[in-house]
Amino acid sequence: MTKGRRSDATKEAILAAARELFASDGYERATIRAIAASAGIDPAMVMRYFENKEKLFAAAAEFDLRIPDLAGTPPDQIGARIAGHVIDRWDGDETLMALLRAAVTHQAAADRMREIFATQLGPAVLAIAPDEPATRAGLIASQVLGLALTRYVLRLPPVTAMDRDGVVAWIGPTLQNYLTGPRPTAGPEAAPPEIR
Amino acid sequence: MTKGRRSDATKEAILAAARELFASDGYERATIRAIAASAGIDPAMVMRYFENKEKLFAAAAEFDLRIPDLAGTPPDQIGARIAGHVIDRWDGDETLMALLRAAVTHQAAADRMREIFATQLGPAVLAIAPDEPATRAGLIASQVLGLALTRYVLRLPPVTAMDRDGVVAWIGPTLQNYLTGPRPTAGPEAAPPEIR
DNA sequence: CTGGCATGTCAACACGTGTTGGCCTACACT
DNA sequence: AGTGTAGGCCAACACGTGTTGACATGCCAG
Repeated sequence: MTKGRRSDATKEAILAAARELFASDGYERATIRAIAASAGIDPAMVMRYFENKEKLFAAAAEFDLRIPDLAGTPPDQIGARIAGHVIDRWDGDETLMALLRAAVTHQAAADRMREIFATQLGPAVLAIAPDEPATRAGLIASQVLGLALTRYVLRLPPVTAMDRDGVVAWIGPTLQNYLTGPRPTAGPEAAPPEIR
Repeated sequence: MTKGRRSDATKEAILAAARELFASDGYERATIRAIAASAGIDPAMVMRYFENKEKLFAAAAEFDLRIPDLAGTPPDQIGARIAGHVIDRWDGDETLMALLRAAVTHQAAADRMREIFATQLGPAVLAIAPDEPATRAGLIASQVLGLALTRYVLRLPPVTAMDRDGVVAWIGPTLQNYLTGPRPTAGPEAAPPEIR
């Protein structure tokens, strides 16, 4: 049954350990030695299977947002749906944490992050809101990643204190607005008299 | 006038270089040698003035959000006001970038970030919205930092493409809602007509 | 049993890091 | 003038990093 060489097992162990350490320590602090130790093997093995630290990261940071099919959900609940999905997806898979932590200091990781949002979030938004889809997708990314940053990385107490329902209830409407809300009027809200 | 030892000049030069490199490279990649070189002096000087890399960072990451006095502005424009202030403050001072980049991988920096938002944003929110101020401050932080992350660190194209007015027009209402909006209904996952 | 190959280990290299102590230089004061 | 001292530089340290090559071990075919 699906033969599976012996190496595939340890290769997967390395990937799991790599994701864990990249997620908790970021790219530079997650050393190959530590990853190998966590996987219970020799550092040289890591180099054998993934030639580089760079390529190791690339392999470990393969990721799919798995944006759910939104066609079925009522249009006015899409925001909440996305908010719920995001939070589930986020703490069900360490890969996103690894990607986020690494992307802040590592060029390739930032590129990957951009690519993921461009190819996975972008089209999903386009299907729902054909008006200024790129901007809307960017705004959604800003709120979603900001939530992840403050909740999982910085661990701001009030943000970590919220439960899933609270997050959905607060963030959902924001995403809903970014997604289907009207393009905001540029003038009136900003500043009639030029203050500051 | 204002004596000013000779050392104070180079000390300030070191701080400026440190802020710049911490901002662009993060904590671990910003090496003492590179900082010293950028300041045009010897690495040993850095150790003379700031005993540690840790303490160097602490000194360089001293920061004041300078949240403007919101008492004067019309209550329904506070969100836009904050959005505008944030964007001005952010690209007028590299310190925030340094803090953000470092906070993702460095414990002390994350602590500092938490402290800044707790002591500077928290009270400001409390003065305006006494109902659940901590949660509201956390939400504001999530959107503000998410904006900074996607715009200045990850550089997501649609986010960087927006000009100041666009950011204020989109983000302002979100902050306004987090600040003064009603506490959202708890059970909107199913299908209540209660929207926003 | 005997090879051959995949799987794994060991020790080492070259390099960059934070950090240290000794040495030099120039200026301020008497 | 001489001299003490603050400001600055140099060379080196101990250490951790990614990475490499030689060597051991097990497994399966012949």
